[in-house]
Amino acid sequence: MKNKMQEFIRKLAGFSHLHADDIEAIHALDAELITIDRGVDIISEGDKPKFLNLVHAGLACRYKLLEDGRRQITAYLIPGDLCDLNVYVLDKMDHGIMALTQTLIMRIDRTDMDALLERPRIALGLLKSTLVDEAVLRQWIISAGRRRAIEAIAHLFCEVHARMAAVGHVQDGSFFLPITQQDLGDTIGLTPVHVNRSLQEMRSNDLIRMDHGALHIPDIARLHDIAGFEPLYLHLLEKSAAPGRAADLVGRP
Amino acid sequence: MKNKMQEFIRKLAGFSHLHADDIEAIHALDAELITIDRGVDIISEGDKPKFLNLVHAGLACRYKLLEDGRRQITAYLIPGDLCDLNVYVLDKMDHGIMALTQTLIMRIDRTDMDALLERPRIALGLLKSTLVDEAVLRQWIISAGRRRAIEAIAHLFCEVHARMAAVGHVQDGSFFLPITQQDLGDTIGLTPVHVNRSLQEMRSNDLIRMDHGALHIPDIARLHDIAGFEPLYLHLLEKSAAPGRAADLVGRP
DNA sequence: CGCAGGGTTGACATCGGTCAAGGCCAGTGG
DNA sequence: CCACTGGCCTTGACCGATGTCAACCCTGCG
Repeated sequence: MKNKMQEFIRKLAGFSHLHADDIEAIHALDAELITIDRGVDIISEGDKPKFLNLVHAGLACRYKLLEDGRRQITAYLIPGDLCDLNVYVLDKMDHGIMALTQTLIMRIDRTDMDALLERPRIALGLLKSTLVDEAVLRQWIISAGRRRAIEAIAHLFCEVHARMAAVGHVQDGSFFLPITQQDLGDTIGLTPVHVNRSLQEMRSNDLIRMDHGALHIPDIARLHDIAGFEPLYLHLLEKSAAPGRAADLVGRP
Repeated sequence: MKNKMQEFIRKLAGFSHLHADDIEAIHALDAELITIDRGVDIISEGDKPKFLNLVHAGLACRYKLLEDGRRQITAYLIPGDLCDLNVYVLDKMDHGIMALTQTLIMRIDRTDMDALLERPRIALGLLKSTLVDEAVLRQWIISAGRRRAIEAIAHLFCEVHARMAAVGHVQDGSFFLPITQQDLGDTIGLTPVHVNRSLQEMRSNDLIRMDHGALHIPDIARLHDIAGFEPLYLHLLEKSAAPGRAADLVGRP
């Protein structure tokens, strides 16, 4: 498949005016595709990765374990996201990355990536995309620090909804987010049982409906309101669902 | 003063092998120096800054206000840090930046910065420095989400200690961190009164001593232990205090 | 001297955590 | 086909960390 770098290119192009030879260079990467099952590490804390891992399909997360088993998820990674750009700054991973659904990963050779980074437009694109990641991280800090349970959950759902919508993965207000309540709690800083109760309340207010990993949001504006969500920070262009696009094989129940 | 870009260059050089002409270009920036008092905005949410603001001395913070007045601080900015690289990605600020102590800011013309970003070594340095910022943000998420009050406060103190030490601002385990308990609470997601009680407990265990904005850490190893602090993620080289270096005019009570 | 901005304290409220028991499937193996 | 199992979701009773409110107290400063 020649389109294997599709998502990555789309993402960079959203930030930087890539030239034809930049795109050429990206396509020229030869990357190994591997499949990772839910719950298994793509990279573990302490690893010194020799490859760069690029999410091709599925959903993964950055996470960190404290000694006593507490876990905090610090990012969701969706197709087009690079897992370990940070090797350029830390030779050892200071956190792990795990598949939240079955995930397809492309392994890019480190030296190939080095070459890519020589290209100013690509470096700039990555810089900008990292700046957006930062904006997302800031929102997560706000959720964990100052929003209460329902606001935080709503905000996360709004974020994921927006990101999914931007790549055409939302159909009629529904998209797949097959994560457990434990996972959810670990991303926001709550207990699974409190997540459970909060979700129940949200369902009973018809803010959301959940069905086998599909999340349905009947009235996104109302959810935005509750979350105090302002999509600006995601730097996404609004894009309606692309019905022609086949759904990913992964992420389905 | 020809050394006005000192901190910025030092920081970039820590990430990327700048060439002489890169450094030349940075020195060639002509930047206006302005003073900002504690509590006043350097940039406000919603601003569309025409300049890039670089912290030259003092301490500032990124923060975000929720509608009902809750505040969350999402980063501390120390000398050498750029406030608003994010204009490259969001034309409007999605958060504010405020001085936590009297602060000296250098305003760099936006087009000058554009030119700087054409330089691959500088772009790469900024990318890497942004990656470290990300690592810090992740730790803050963990603090807000999964650490309890004392652990989180301890972790923050460890982080600031390490960053201060790296630029020679720690003397005998002491450094200036003249922020209020309100500020502290807003960075970790706690109430000022709970911060107060937690600090009292830490003081009574002789983990810290506080005196007019100076923070003294008698046994940094013990604090590391309580916080679960692993300095790796900061990507700092250990550097002992440089007694010859005059303390900044700002940050003193 | 008086004020303002922080720091402290106490009494009490609450959000969210803990523990422990069931319940509900989907997948597996007999 | 059915019983079993392992994940995950739900529930209830109770607990505890942190929040709220409201004084009061310092201390530096005009």
